[in-house]
Order: sequence, then C-alpha cells, then structure tokens
Amino acid sequence: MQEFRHTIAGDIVTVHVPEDADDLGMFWDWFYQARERGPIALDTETTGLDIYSPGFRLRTVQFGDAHDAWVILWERGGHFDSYARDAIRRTRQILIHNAAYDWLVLNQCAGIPLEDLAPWTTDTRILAALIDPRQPSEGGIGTGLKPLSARWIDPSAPDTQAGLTTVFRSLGLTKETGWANIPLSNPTFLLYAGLDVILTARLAPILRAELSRLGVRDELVTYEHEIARLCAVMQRTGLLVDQEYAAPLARRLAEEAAHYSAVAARYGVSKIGSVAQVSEALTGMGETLTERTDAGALKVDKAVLLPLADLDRDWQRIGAREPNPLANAVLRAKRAKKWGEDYAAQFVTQLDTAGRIHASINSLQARTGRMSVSGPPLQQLPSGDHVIRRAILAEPGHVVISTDFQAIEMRVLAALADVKRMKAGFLSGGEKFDIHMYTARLVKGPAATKRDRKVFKGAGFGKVYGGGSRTLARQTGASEAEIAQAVAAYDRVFPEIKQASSRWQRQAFQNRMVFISATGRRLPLDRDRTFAVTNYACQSVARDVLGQAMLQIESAGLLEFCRLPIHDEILASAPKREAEEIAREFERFMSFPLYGVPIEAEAEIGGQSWGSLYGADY
DNA sequence: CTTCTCACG
DNA sequence: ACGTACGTGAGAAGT
Repeated sequence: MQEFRHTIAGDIVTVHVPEDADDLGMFWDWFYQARERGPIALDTETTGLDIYSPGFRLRTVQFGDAHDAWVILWERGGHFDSYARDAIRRTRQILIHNAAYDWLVLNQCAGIPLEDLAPWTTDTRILAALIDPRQPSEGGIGTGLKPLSARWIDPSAPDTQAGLTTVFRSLGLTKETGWANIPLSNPTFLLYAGLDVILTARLAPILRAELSRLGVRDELVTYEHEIARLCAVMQRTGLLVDQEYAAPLARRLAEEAAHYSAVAARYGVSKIGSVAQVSEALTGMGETLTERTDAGALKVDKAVLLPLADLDRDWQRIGAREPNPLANAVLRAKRAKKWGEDYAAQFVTQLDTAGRIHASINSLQARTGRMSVSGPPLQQLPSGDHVIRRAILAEPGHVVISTDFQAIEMRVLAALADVKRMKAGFLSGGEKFDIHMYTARLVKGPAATKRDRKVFKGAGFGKVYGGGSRTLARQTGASEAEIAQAVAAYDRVFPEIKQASSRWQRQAFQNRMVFISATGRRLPLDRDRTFAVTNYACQSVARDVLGQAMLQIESAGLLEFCRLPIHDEILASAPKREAEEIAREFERFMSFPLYGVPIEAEAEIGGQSWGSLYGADY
C-alpha cells in the first residue's frame, strides 16, 4: 500500500493506493464502513477528455470521504477493476464534481449505465452553479473544483490540474499527452487524484448548507440533476455524421479559404484575421472606415466589409458600387475557414468508431442557466443555408424532427410581467398567432404593414434584451426616430413591461444584487447593467420551460429519439414510418400553460439529414 | 490573457 | 433623469 498525507483546512488527510489483493481488501473494509457513515465521493482519471475517441482509456477510479481517499488503479485490470466496479455499483449516495463527465466515462469504460448512477448522485458543480452561476471572468467564483475549494474549504487547497501540468512538463510530457502517459507510479498524480475526491466530499455538505441558508428549494436542485441526466443521455447517443459528405466539404472549404487568402495577400494582407492589416490595406485603397471597436481600433467586421464588397446581409450583390476585391476576399476567406475548420473538419475528426459525434452538452452553463454545447458547437451551426447541417444525419431509416417553441421569450415575458394585452393575444391567438403583427395592429390599426411588423419585432427584442433605440435602429436598419416612436408606442400598449423591469431591479437591489427567478434560480446582476434583469428573468425561465418539456418528453418515452437541445428547440431522430405521430407527441409534451400563457411548440419533419430542414433535398 | 470576429438562439 | 441590446463556443492575432 502506498500512502500520501496532506493537510486540508488544518486536518491531515490520507490518500491510499492499494497495490495488491491484501490492500484491496483494506479498501473494501473502508468502503463498507464509509458507506454506512454517509455519502462517498467519486472521481476518475482518464487519458483525456475525448471519451468516445478510439484510444480513450479509464486510468484510475477514486473513492473518498472528508479524510480518506482511495485511488484504485483501474488500468491494471484484474482485481483492481472488479473491486472498483463493485464499489461503484454498491454506493448509494454518490458525490461527484461535474457528474456528467464521470457518468459517461464509467458508462463507456466500465459498462455501468449512467441511468444506474444518476439517481444516487449529487453533483457539487450543480450545487455551486445554483449558489452563484457566474464564471470567474464575470466576477464569480466559477464552478471549478479548485476555486470552489479555495473559497469554501481551504484558501491553500492545491490546484491539482495546474500542479499536474508542471509534473507533466518535468517528465517531458505536455498538457495534451500528460494525462495518457504519466506513469501510475507518479506520487504527485496519485496524491492529486485522491485529493480531488476528498475536496468533493468536503464541498458537498458546505454547498448544501449554503443553498439551504439562501432558501434555494430542494426541488430546483433535484430538477437540475434530472436535466443533467437527460443531457448526458443525449451526449451518449451522439449524432450520426455523413462522412461521404463532410470530408469533401471540409476539403472544398479549405481550398476556398486558401484561394481567397491568396487574393487578400496580393493586397498586402498576409493574415486575414489581422484587424490592423485589413484596415490599413483598405484605407490604402481609398476606402473610408468610420466604425471603431471597443478598444478604439478601426472596425473591419462583416457588417463593415459587406457594403464595401457591394453585398447585402444575404451576400447578394446590391449594385450600388464597384465591389472592393480585398473586402470580398477577406469576407469569403474568413467564412470558408470558419465553416471548414470549426464545423466540417470537426465532424470528420471527432468521430467515434461508429461514425458518430458526441458533442459535450453542458446542461447548466450560462448565468441564466442556459445550456451550451461544445466540441463541436452544434448549437451554432450556420442556419442560413443547408451546407453545414447537411452533414448531420438521422439514424438509418429515420428522419429528423425539429420541434421549437413559438416566440418563447415573448410568451415568458407576457407571463412573468403579467402583460395584459399580450396575454390576451396569446390566449386568443390560436396556432398561427403572430405576436409581432398583433403588436403592430394594436399600435397602427388594421392597416399595419409587414414593415410595421418588422419594426415592432425589433422593439419586442429590444424589450427582452433591454436595449435602446440606437442599437435597435442599427440592428433593424430603420431610422432612429422611427424606432424611438415604435418603442414609445410599445410602452403605451404594454405598460407592464417597464413596471416589471423596475420592480425586478428593485428586488435585486434589496437582495444584494441577486434576482430570484420565477423558478427560484439565483441570477446575480452587474451593478452597472441592472437593465439586464429583464432578459435574465425571461431567458432563465425560457430555459426552465425547455427543461420541463424535456422531463415530460422523457415521461412519454420519447427520450430515445432526442438528440440535441438548442435553447428553444429539440432536435430528434425518429423512424420514418412513425415520424408524423412522434412529431405530434413532441408538440404535445412541449406545450403547457405558464402563468396562464400558453406555451406552444411546432414540429417540423425533415428528411434524412438535418440540412433537409434548411433547404437540402436529402 | 485580452481583443476581435463570427457562428447560433 | 438618463441610457444601457441578452446568453453562449471557437479561433486568430497581438500583448
């Protein structure tokens, strides 16, 4: 038996590393006693983060309480993995920091279904996010084990990740190669592997007590664990990639990027991403640049370059001027590079052995509770045409179904702010109700035009986002005077929105700048951006409406069809012959009243590729 | 590490 | 009294 000692918050703690059958017997004795005393913290060390790549391996499984940790060398196989597997299966109160990752690792490498672990798991990362959801960059503690331990347990708690990076380097390894190649005999690796579970075990009761002190309901904590499980199931399922489409697409986009980069180089721009080079070259060609970035540099983003290239927002020729060839080349090179490298190439390189991608779904990422998807970022694929989404396929014999909420944030706003005439509209509107046209008619009468609709749609978003007339004018292209009038009219028709916004800001002030959402979520407000409370209130409840819908979908037995949550939409793959019926069920389980406002969803049935919903014929 | 850009809801 | 667009992930460039 190897043993390491360390001091945490004044206590000497022990990390045990069993080396033979006798040692494993001692682990078993500890495990049985610890299980009687309370929850057991669990963690894994692996070769990397790419759970589904062919070379991925589980290296160690750690168990621990507040004083002892046991690092089981899974990689050694034999008794080591059978003891670890038995212990995992027999734990009835599990503490994990960022449970979704370890659930998926154990599901993939140990064959333990995540459905068997999830009901017994408390995720300390979820607890922390419900106390303060802000990232460190936003002034929060963050939800990493290190900053949480430093805040709640011991300011000098070791940064095990950073510490290991140093060890990797001393062994001639890197951040990338270290996790897979560090010998299991390395004492720092073993110590840190053990300390992580001890810290998790100590964190859980402290965070529970804090949640209770803050009055956060247990129901919210439970709900959030359920959502994490549903997202993990979708991540495990993954999405099928059309490799015969994606691989040539990645090549074609790389060629296109190279071609237009070469054109830009002829105008003195060697790096198309260099703001300084592009702005200098354009100025040298006689173009006048006026827009500035936050830091004061001349702006050369898409909105600036498109008019110079005589292109509208849909990249169609305007015919107003001779296109600037450099602006045109930079625009096209950047788009081809992004689409090719960030999307198409990722589809090909991140595949598992079955030709599927398993993008990571973070069920509780944003300050508002919104989810995020990364590796690749499937929530952000270009939606203007089918080119990228065409590479994602339904299962063989299936079709894609996309069910999205209708104007969800406006409905949530109407419900939360009790906007009388808006609620009346949603209640009487029926299936094809158009809130923006309804608003235009309220203000302008029956003669309201499509253009009026566009202006009031902008005003509506302005309200939800807390924006002003100037930004709205810039976004919609309408004049500032016209927008100012529309916003004023909007406030007359829906006076409750402004009242609610002020009320919510007052509530936040009285609660140390934390607004409590309708679902009990804690939403910290920045002191100099209190107007954002309107958006936080709506966005976070819209997120919880999606979560509620996901739970109903699971209860209806439809989880197996779900592939991806996208804020106001659920993407699914369903057998072609049952698609019509399943689509209606998605609509049904994504529709329910919210404080008297009907939340409604509409399903769209496509073909075999996701791109079929964006114009592809396949 | 920060800034800028660009993809989404 | 006034005015403030919200939330993400990812990569390149420059500090």
